[in-house]
Amino acid sequence: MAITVLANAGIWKLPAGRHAGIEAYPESTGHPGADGARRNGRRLSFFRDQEIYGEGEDATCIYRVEAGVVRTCKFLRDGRRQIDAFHSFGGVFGFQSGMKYRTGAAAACDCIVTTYRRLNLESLAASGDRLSLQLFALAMDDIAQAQEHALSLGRRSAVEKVASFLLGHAAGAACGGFVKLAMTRQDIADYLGLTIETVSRMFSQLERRSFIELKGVHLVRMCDTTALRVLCG
Amino acid sequence: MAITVLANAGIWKLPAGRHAGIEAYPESTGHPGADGARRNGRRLSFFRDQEIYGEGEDATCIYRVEAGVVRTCKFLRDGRRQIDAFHSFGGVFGFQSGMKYRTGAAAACDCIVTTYRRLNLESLAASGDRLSLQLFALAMDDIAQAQEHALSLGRRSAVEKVASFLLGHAAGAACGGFVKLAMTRQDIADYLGLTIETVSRMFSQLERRSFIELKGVHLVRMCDTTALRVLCG
DNA sequence: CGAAGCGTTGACGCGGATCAAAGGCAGTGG
DNA sequence: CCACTGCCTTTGATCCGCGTCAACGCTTCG
Repeated sequence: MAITVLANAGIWKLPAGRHAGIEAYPESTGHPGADGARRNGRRLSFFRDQEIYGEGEDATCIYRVEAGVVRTCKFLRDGRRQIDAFHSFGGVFGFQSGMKYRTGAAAACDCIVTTYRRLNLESLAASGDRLSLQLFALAMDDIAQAQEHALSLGRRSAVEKVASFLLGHAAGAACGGFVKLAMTRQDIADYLGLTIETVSRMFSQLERRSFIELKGVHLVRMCDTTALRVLCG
Repeated sequence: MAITVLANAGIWKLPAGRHAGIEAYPESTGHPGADGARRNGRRLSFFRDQEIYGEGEDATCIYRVEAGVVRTCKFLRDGRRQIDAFHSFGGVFGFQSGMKYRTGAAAACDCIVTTYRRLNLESLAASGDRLSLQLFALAMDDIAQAQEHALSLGRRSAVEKVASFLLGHAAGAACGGFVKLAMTRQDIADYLGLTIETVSRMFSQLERRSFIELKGVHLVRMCDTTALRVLCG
């Protein structure tokens, strides 16, 4: 997978603090327009916890995830954090109607994203390009996700939150039935409106009940998807 | 205001159970296309708690609120309810990327909405009409709202939730500094992921602290907006 | 080896849910 | 006009799920 390649490639091992928004494929920027489908797309890579853009910054770009997982989130003044969404391969984030980003975005694990200038996209949309409908559909999928997320945040108990999170976010690269959770417990907690301790306890509980099986910290196997689905209501 | 007119007009006093989706202005439907701006818009009126569409139904229409307040919400199998959003004058709801509504919609108080057939809108968007950008902007505003909502649901305490709700949803028709809350305590509770008892207690607490003043059940005055904003973080 | 991060587990306390009862307020009928 | 009814809201008492605090285990890195 691209992400492990990324993590292993020596070229990425830059000194700490000096690797913000590196161009992944600088050579490709020499051929603007060469790839029509990408329209001024530009690849950047980020290490875990690196900020991609900050809450309140000028919203100049829209991003697509090529590898890894990105989280978008908001903060309260006292530091409490709410993760709004996780974006993985193919996911698009950075939509804004105003001039400023209303959420910040950061790498939940090492990842690669493509940037698109916002103005181009909007004029594209206005021109009636097919892409316009696709963008619209993406935005709407975001809305549907947000609605499901609100249901979890507002009305599900801790176990139910974790169960629905697993069903919704562990769809991905399986190996031996095990699925990789790219994000940390802290990220999961801040996504579900819980604490790391509670998330950890719920994982343990689900494993004790044989609904899931854990291998290490980031590999999960859903043993009883039906039971998990029942839990979610 | 249109809504009180609606509530008072004798024509609306139909026998219970027989008033689903009445056309508000049947005569106008005789002139399709007469009003270009409305593009097959059709006005319907609903009483409080009447369903506009159900979760899982075919998503045939998009709606705009002309008067009153509409809530969109999801349910868990055991009846727990999460209100996703309140839509008031000018608000548009019913966006879907798939074929089915992922949330239900109902009147939070007596209200009037205009319906638009979905296909027309989408072809409109594809044609590059100016409306397409407006719709896009509306969808994005929805996303921003959902993000703010998630922050409340996941990371704010009960008082903070109510304070931010007031700041966000009581902007509207003021009379003598008092603002009308169109929705019931139950709706507020299901929006904020609380119970009615807690919502009620928090209102009382905010009044005791002189942050707000209540007149009856549906009129609020923000005495200390600054304090409320501080509460929200 | 020690140190730093991250995750797990246990003990305890608090915020908000739950249960219960009583207080407005509008609509209805006498 | 008032009594009555039903619905919504408020308030109080109690309970419990999850947060908080603390200790410990595991993994990675120097």
